Parts: sequence; C-alpha cells; structure tokens
Amino acid sequence: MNFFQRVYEVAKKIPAGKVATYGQLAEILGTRDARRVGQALHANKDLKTPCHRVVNKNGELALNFSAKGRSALGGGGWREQKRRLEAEGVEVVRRRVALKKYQWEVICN
DNA sequence: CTTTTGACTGAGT
DNA sequence: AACTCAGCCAAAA
Repeated sequence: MNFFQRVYEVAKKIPAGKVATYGQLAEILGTRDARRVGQALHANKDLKTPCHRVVNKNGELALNFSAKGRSALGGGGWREQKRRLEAEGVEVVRRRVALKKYQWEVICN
C-alpha cells in the first residue's frame, strides 16, 4: 500500500466537525514528514477524501488547496475548503479554524 | 542518475 | 504576528 493510500485512510477517519494537522497525521503514519502528507492529499484528486479537514499546525487552511476535480473552485483554493468546513460545523475565521476546539484527538486507530 | 520542489514544522529573530 | 533558516524525505522534472 502506498504512503498516499495510507494518508487517505487516516484522513477518512477524521470525524466530521474536526480537523487534524499534517504533522499529526504524519505521526500516526509513522513518519515525521508532514510535507509528504500534504503532497499525498494534493495528489489525491478524489473528493471522497476529506482533505479539507486537514490543516497546518497553525490551524490555517492550505494556501494552495485545490480539488482538481473542480476547475477553479469558483476562484479561491482555501475558500472552497472553508466552505466545506463550515458545512460540517467548524467555525472558520478568515483563513483559520479554532484548533483549540476542533483539533482531532485520536480515539483509537 | 541528479536536482528541484513542496497542501509542513519548529525554533529563532 | 510576521519573516527567516534549517530539517525532513519522497515525487517530479
């Protein structure tokens, strides 16, 4: 199984209304390289994966977020992500979420 | 094969 | 809060 695939598997485990950081997923996957997590999600063009629930450690949305399945997303990468998070009940202020409240805590994996 | 690049992070300024 | 520097490691070119 590819590393990418594993990233998706973990991403799918993130409960709606919660967010996880790249570093957090990386750690679950047994690596320290948060970047690869991001690359994996970027490579994933399937919108089935809740990539919008993955944010950087600052709680900010990905600057270059883009679900390739959708052309220009109506103009803004992170805007689309923001829209989706709000749809799940996550408060998104400007470009960030309240990690303090919404960061995913792994219950069991 | 070698080099660049990046949806990151953490520490220092 | 904003910027820099360095560490990290695989995919792309």
